[in-house]
This record gives sequence, C-alpha cells and structure tokens, in this order.
Amino acid sequence: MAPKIVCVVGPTACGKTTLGVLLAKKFNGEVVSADSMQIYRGMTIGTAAPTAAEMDGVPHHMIAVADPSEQWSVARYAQAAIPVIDDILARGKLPILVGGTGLWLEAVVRGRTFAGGHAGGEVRETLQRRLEAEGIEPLLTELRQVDPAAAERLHPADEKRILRALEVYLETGKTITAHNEETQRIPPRYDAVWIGLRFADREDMKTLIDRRVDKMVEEGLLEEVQNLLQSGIPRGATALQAIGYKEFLGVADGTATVEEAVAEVKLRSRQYAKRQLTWLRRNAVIHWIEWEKQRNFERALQLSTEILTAAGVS
RNA sequence: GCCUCUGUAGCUCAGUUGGUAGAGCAGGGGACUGAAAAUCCCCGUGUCAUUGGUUCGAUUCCGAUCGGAGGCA
Repeated sequence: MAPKIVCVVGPTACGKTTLGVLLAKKFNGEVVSADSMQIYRGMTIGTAAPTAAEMDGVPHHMIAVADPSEQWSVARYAQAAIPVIDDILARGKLPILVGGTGLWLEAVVRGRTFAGGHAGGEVRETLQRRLEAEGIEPLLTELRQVDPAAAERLHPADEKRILRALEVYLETGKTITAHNEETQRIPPRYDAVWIGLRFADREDMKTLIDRRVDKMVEEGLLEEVQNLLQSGIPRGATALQAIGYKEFLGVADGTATVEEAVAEVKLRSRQYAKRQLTWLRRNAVIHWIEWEKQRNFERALQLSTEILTAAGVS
C-alpha cells in the first residue's frame, strides 16, 4: 500500500497556506510546497509565500530553495520533493503537500516518470531555432512521421508541445506517446487524500484577489522586483514570468505606471485562478470545501479533520 | 444660444450604397507529463440612445428629444 499523504489544493488566494499549517499542527505534519514560483528565492511577497510567522513553527519544504536565475521544471521538482516527502514519512510524520501548481502535485503523487530532454537542452535549442526559421509546418510534418498519435492529438498552434514531442523522440528514440502510455501504468507513488478550497461565488474570489494584490504592492512588490534585477537575474528567467513580477518589470524600467501594473496583475491573477480551477475540476477525488463569502478557517479545519479521519489519516 | 461631430455586446470600436450586425479586450468552458503563475483550443442576439416620419422593409435616410465631445459666442 502506498504511503498516505495529504494534498491541499485550490486556486490562488483561497487559503491553502493557512489550512496547510493548521492541518500540520493538528496531525503532526510538515508542509511540502508544490508551487512553481515559491520555489525561487527572493520572491516572498509576489508569490504570497508563507512568512516565518505564518509558518507558525511548522517545518516547510520546497520553498525558496532555488536561485531565480535557474529554471526548475516539473521533473526536477519531483526529483527533489519525493525524497523530502519520504524523509518526513520515515520520521513518522505526515507530509502535507500544499500548492497551486497542479502538474507538480500530480507529478509527485502519481508514480510516473518523465521522458528525456528538457528546456535549455541542445535538442530543444535546435528545434527552437528551426521553428523560428522554418515555422511549425515542417516540424509538425516530421512529428506526424515519427509519432502520428501525438501529431493528431496536438493542435497545430501548440508549438511548445509539438517541439517537446519531437524532442523526446530525437533524444530518446522513443515517442512521447509511447512513454506516456507506459508511465500511466505505473501505480501511484502515494495514497493522497485531496482537500480543495474554493469560493462558492467567483465574485468573492475576485474581491479577495484584488485585495491581495493591493497588499503585495503595499508590502513592497516593486522593491522585490528591483532586488531581483539588481542581483542580475536575466529578464527571460522563468522566475520573472511569475504573475506580479513580469508586470512590475515595466514599472521598474519606467514604461508602465504602478496603477497599470496593478490592474494587469489583478487581471492575470484572476485568469490564472480560472485555469487552476479547470485543472482541478477533473480530479474527481478532491474533497471540496467551499467558502461562503468569507474564509472561515475554523470551519475548514473541522471539515478537513473529518475528511482526513474518515480517510484513515491519524 | 448657435454650429459640427457622436450615441452599436460588460469595455474600445467596425459595419450595414436601407433587407435586424462583427472584431479586439473582458467574461465563460476546455486541454494539459521536463517553461505549467507557462502554453494552446472553443464560445459573440445585442430594445444598433429614445421617439416620430419616409419606405414593402430603418440600426442604416429625414425630423424631434435626451446623453457625450469639440468649436463659435
């Protein structure tokens, strides 16, 4: 039987961090973050990463462990997070995965592997250059020859995935379709109990997101962006693709006003939350806790305690 | 007060030489296995300001009214 862990999921600003800490205290657990941006150092404010006070003495892992000039991928995250989780289990404590990056969560929980190749690799670079020079057509034709199923499945405009599919074949000699089929047969790595947080009314979520963005700016989001730039982080770095950061880059070099950037960050955050909800909706085993207007953590803790107890977590 | 322009989807605006209208953005839904806070796909009926008139037929032409912008006073 796969070891039991807990996953706390939901769209941005729904209170995952707070509930994670409450559960960790109640169930003798430790938090493992599954957030593709909180992983980078020096990005506390804009990613709403938990502060020491918010952690409230509960050990947190996989937050601020990467240099912002690096590029962390799902595969790299999983590779690093799995030993951390196993260590928590070995010490007799409960791992609580908390995060908004759906793919990262699943990469850990499911036992699956990733095919070779990666962004920044030689093969990918070559393909990227070919895309710029020749357009997507010849690449798609090539993919159709080696991996017709992938070519069929992928939309012609989805250049990123077409490149990736070709890369896997060129790098490993095996198609991504074959790899996916094989890896899907691997049993789950963990027996996860999923708890989801969301607002019953999306308008309430929007209100909270807006307020949170205003707070980030008050707390010094601009300074945080400036610090990253001063420490020499390249503008194209994955870390600077984070919502909040990429918009405030414009403020840092004077091409946008704070007001414009704030409006943009609020908009992009809302759209991101919608995408997160779409991702989570297909996971049928999530136990959802819905907020009516306000977030009520006392009630959420009680409900999730019932859920975990019923699922055999102790 | 007079003159000119203007009033079309939540917003910004196209358009119909008269046969009841369409883009971008917003919004909604979906996909997703090494950039995932990324990337990609699908979805547009709205008293065409109101009200008279001309017309077989008006959102489109004409008048009036009510908004908005500018100019002259």
